[in-house]
Amino acid sequence: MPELPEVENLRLLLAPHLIGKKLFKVDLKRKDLRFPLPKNFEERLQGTTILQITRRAKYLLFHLDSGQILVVHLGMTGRLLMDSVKEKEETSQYRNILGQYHFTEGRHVQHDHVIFYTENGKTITYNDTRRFGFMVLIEAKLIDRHPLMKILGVEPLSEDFNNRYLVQLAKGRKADLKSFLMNQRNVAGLGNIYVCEALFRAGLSPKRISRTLVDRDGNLKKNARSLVSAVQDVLKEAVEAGGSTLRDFLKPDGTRGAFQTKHLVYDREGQPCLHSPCKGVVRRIWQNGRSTFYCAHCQR
DNA sequence: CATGCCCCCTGCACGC
DNA sequence: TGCGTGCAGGGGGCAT
Repeated sequence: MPELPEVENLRLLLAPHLIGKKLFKVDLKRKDLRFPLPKNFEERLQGTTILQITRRAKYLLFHLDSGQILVVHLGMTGRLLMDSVKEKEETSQYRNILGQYHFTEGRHVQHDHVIFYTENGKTITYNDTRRFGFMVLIEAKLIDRHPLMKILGVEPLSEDFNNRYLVQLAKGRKADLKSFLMNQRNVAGLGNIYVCEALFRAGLSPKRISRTLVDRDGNLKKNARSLVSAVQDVLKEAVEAGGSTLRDFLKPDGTRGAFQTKHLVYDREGQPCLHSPCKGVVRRIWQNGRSTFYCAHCQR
């Protein structure tokens, strides 16, 4: 579910409700997600106030007045669902999933793992079917030195992600472009969908070897110069579209219309290439155990 | 160091 | 209908 645009959207949607609010109760439905939750998790969170919410790669960072940061990763199926305590204590026929309405039957909801109660009568529920997500608590001062954080490459939407950086990283590398861009140590926040989309927009084959982006003089080859902007454009558009990759994204009235995906290649195997003059068909291949969608005709 | 493969977990679509 | 298989937005850990 969540790549950078979805996580960024979540941040934008949560912030107005949570900043300055105190967590007065944390309810753990299980002690482990992908990893065991931090020791004394509830005690360390209860009574703290959320100062701000930021994002790094696909991580959400809740900065607390205790000097700690609650770091949340949603994995594949993680969600943060918001509703009010009142609704929850009534029969909760629906839950406001940050603009989506998710219909539930009764109070018990499968795969709710952690419930945060805030002082303004809201609950934030961490729900994660596959439990590939996780949470850690890190001292704010040590955040950059944390093993999960220190390995991350540049933020793709920052000025640090530019052609010079790309050259530095790509030269000498034999990984294909799909793997190269999926690797969070290189660029942090891209996932399977947006890598496919960005490579399509840039006209670059996902099978192309990364070092071939760089010429003998150490300059980016002409046909590789659109990669940075392709990545940035697709991410920006997706952020503005409200995080377009949610398969189960529902509008408040329960319909799917407004946030329909605008993927040009992802999940379009066998369908026509959407570059107007191209007569190609979108192909699906596997790289590192993950599906890749691309047009072999216009991506070189 | 970089790369590639396996694994964690649940639900769903598909084919027989 | 029921069952087996493969696949799904991610990334840590390990062998090479």
